[in-house]
Parts: sequence; structure tokens; C-alpha cells
Amino acid sequence: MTATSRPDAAAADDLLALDRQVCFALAVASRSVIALYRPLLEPMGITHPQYLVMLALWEGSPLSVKQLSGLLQLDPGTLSPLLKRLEAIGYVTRRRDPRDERALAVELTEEGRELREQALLVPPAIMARLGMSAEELQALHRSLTRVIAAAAP
Amino acid sequence: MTATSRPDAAAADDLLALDRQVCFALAVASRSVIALYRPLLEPMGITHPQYLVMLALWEGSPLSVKQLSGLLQLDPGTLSPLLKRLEAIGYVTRRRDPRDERALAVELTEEGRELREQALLVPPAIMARLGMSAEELQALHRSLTRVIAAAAP
DNA sequence: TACCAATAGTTTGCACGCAAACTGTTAGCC
DNA sequence: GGCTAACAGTTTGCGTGCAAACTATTGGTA
Repeated sequence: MTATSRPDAAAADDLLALDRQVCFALAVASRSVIALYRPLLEPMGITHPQYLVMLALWEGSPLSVKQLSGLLQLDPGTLSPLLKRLEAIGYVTRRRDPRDERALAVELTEEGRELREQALLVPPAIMARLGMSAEELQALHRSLTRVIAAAAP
Repeated sequence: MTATSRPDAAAADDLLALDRQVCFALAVASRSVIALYRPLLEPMGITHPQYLVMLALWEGSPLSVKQLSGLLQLDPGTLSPLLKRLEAIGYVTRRRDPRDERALAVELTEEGRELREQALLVPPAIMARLGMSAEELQALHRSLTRVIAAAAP
């Protein structure tokens, strides 16, 4: 082991290996958990991001694309076609806000509202499938919230 | 508050709100952190998943698509075009394994090997940008590893 | 040896996710 | 009132991510 102008090989390996465990674990965990939702959401005919939109709308129905974008941290360019699909299925309506024709009022349909009953079964099913305690999940959530805050612009 | 055959409204709200904090926080955190990598990887001309492939190859160069798929938990259908892009850039070569013509030997080029020097600067930059302690990140990683294990088929 | 199931990659189709260019509407300012 | 910048969504282009169908190769087995 000699002192050189660049980090020695072992330290470099650790660096790249540790790094992998940060962003990589995040990406794998995200995809893995979303994969668990897929079979549960499939009967409803929606994808995971669409499910997140529905969650937002169930908490308060007429929302603009901008509001959804802020709540879900998703690009308007991503939401635009996604909302059209939700409209095509029949869960939401898309209308221009009469008070501001730039804004779009995304609103639940009756069918969209009724879907909530089915959605209530999803979280328990996921938790049962994961077999993790509520405490552990909450601890994870706190960590994730800190990361999100730290990564915020 | 009355006892009914379905969960009462407050409990239902909590359920959907908590759920949102689990899968949703995971998705947002993943995208947020990957977004931090983007400006750092852009000078190298690669995306984050491509960076993960390079990390795997730097730890051992000739790898098959199947091996990469296992290491990165990515579909071969995702890797196939991704690897062609890495080849087009000039960081890897793709050749059939002479001992088994079904398998593909993905190998680093000299340029791909040299890229590692630049990559060594990425993890410290990310940690500095996040401003989180190594302990906190390790705790997060342990949580994520448990989730990944729990979600595994 | 000839068949046949398993295996490794590739391709196709669809849905994000994001940057950049574009359209229509509103609001500020002269 | 009329010009202009800001704003809200949409569209386009590219790169994942995944399921399903497809191709080529290999290995077991009758």
C-alpha cells in the first residue's frame, strides 16, 4: 500500500461498491415494490403511476395538471398522456377551467370514485406480501423523506 | 364514529395516505437521486442505468446479458438495446461466446476501462450534494435491502 | 442420430419519465 | 387598448422497464 496521487485501488472499489448500494438499491427497491402492485392494480386496469394519480384525486377531486405535478413530483409531459388514458378508461374527466382556460380540471367520475373501495384492499395486501412491520416501514419512510428533501433543488 | 361493515372513513384515509408514503416515497426518492446523477453522467455520455452496467463491468469485465440481468435485476429485454448503445458509444464490445453461441460476451473496451477514473469522482459528488452522513445512507441501504429481499419472488 | 425441451438474446408493443419545442391563455405594463 | 412576458398544457424525441412472442443454440433422451 503506497501513497499515490490518486485513491488506492481498495478504496476506489469501496467507493464504487458503496455508491452502488445507494442509488442502485433505491432503484431496485422502487421497481421491486412497484412490481408487487402490478397484479393488484391490473384488475382495476391501471398502472402504478395512474394509481398514484387516483390517490391524489381521492383526497380532493378537481385538481389541475400543475397541482398533480406538484403533488406527485411528476413532469406535466408525463401526466398529460397518462391522464388521457385515465379518461379513456372512464375514471376521470378532463375539462378546461372556465375561470382560467389555461388550466385543466381533472375530476373523478362516479366510476373513479367507486374504485376507491377496491383500492382500500391494496395497501393491506402489499404489507402482508412484504411481511414487514409498520415500524420498519415508517423508519424507511423517514429515511426516504430525508433523501427526497436532500435531493430537492 | 359508528361500527360498520367497512373500515370507517378516517382509518381508510390513513391507510391510503400511509400507503402513499411507502411506495410513493420510494418512487420519488429513486427518481430524485437519479436526477442528481444526470448532470454528472452527462459529460460521460451515459445514463444512470448505463452507469450501473459500467459499474458491474468494472468489477469483472466479460459478462453475459444473463449475468448482467441477474446483477442489476433488469430484464434482458431492457438490457439488449441499452448494451447496443454502450457499444455504439464505444465503451463495450458485444460478441458471441465461442463456447456457447447463445451467450453474449459483453466486454469493456480500453475507453470503457479508462472511464472508470472519471466515475470515481461521481460518488463523492453525490454524497456532497445530498449532504447526508455515511451512517444515515448506510441505514437507508439496510432498510432498502430488507425491502428488496421481502419483495423478492 | 434425430427429436425436443430448455436456454440466451432479440424484437415488439405499450407505458412511463424527462427535456425541449410548441400552442393557447392570462396578466402586467406602457 | 395593445404589446409582451409569464404561465399551463401538449407534443415530440429518446431512453428505460416489462411482458410476450420470436430466433438461434444447446443438451438431454428416445
